[in-house]
Amino acid sequence: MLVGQMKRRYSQLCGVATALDMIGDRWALLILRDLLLGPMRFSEFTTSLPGIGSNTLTSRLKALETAGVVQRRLLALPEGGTAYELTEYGRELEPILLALGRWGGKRMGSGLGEMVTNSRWFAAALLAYRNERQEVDPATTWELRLSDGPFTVRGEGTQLTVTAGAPESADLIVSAADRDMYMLLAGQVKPSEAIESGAVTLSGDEEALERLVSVFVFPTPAALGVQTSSP
Amino acid sequence: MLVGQMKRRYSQLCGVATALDMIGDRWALLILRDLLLGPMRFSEFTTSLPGIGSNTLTSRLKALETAGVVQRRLLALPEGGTAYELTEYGRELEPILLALGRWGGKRMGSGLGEMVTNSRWFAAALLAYRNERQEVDPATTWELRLSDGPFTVRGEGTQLTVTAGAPESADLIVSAADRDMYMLLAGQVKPSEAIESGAVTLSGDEEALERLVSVFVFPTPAALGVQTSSP
DNA sequence: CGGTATCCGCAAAGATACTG
DNA sequence: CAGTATCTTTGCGGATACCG
Repeated sequence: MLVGQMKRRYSQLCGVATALDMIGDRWALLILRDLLLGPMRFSEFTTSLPGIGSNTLTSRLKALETAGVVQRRLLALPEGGTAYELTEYGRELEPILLALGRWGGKRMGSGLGEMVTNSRWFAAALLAYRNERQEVDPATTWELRLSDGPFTVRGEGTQLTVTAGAPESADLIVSAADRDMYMLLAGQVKPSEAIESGAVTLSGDEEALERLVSVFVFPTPAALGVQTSSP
Repeated sequence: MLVGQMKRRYSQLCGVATALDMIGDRWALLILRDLLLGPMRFSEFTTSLPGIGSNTLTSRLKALETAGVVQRRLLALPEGGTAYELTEYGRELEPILLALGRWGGKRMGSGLGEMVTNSRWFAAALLAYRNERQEVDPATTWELRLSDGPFTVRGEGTQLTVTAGAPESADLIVSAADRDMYMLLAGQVKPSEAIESGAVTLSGDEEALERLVSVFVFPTPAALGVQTSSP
């Protein structure tokens, strides 16, 4: 009960095992994935991670905090409260999580069945499928209004950031359901058609849409379009 | 009982979650880590992964095979039997595992306490801390005789491979306990001193030792030398 | 050697209720 | 909103027995 019985650790003198002792428990990496786009509140996790249970969430957050991967922060006054965010060390996992997501994405279903969706995951996928060679010039801020809320995409030269929430000011606001936004950014539909059909609506410098689309390279068969189940 | 009870899947439409549904279970990534250096037999896992239990191992191997990450192979006749190896898809995890190992290595203990060690993990770490900029010229084959057996390091130009087992012929055979080999390759001891003290013994083209050492860049505070436990 | 099957005990995970 | 408390369920580890 009280006695901390050093849980179930691998206790191997190996970097991978040491990493898994920190972030290998169930739900841990999904918590970190959600934190890639910015701080999250406790209650946001409970809705963003259906099935986790508040006790498990408490336990994971504590363990991640102890490991120095996540830290608690007090939010500014309007709406106040506490939030969780990645530490510097935790942020070093970003390229690893993105690579893992690309790897898993190759076997990801199409969206049918009992799968849960979330705009935040889709927004994180934008980071994963960013075209590193494509510079953003001039520096631009986009606001993407997706199914679960607004997200900010900022590009300046070779840098690109994606964060949850709306920017103070955007060059262009793009509103669409997650799937329509995917179709647009993956080049599955022409911008002109998407706008005419009403699936996507713009507000602001419409010229900036081209730049947005050009920054991402989604895998060709299309992550959301093809069910991959080998015989 | 027989009915596939679809275990505990996340069922999220997200690449990271899909990946974790395949390789997120306990022990799975450690199995894959061990496979980085070549095929492994069932019984080798049971000794290489102390604490796993044969039933869990069976379950994991089956799941990884079903996921297309691992495949069974019949070994050639002397000693025959079956072995497990990575599929092409599984091999794509290599850079991710190596990066994860580097990340975890920053918090890895020094080797004291109840930690388990294994030459195979140390050999895998060589892949993780390879200096990509350093070419191997001329092409060279080293045999490292470590505590748990021989390993083969092959370098040709910008390519470097590390595999379990001895090569058919080596330019240089280096014998040392894991820790002494680490001290040597990490530049913690001078080759000349290591040889004079008897901690390291050579057989073959002794000139090739310099090239071997130059190919690796271990993090400066030394993964095996400093206990990192923040207050 | 290369596993499968079964039983047992524990600790993690899930569900739900409740509280500062 | 941010958790704690309680109870149940299930996966995992450990041991052992068995089998081709």
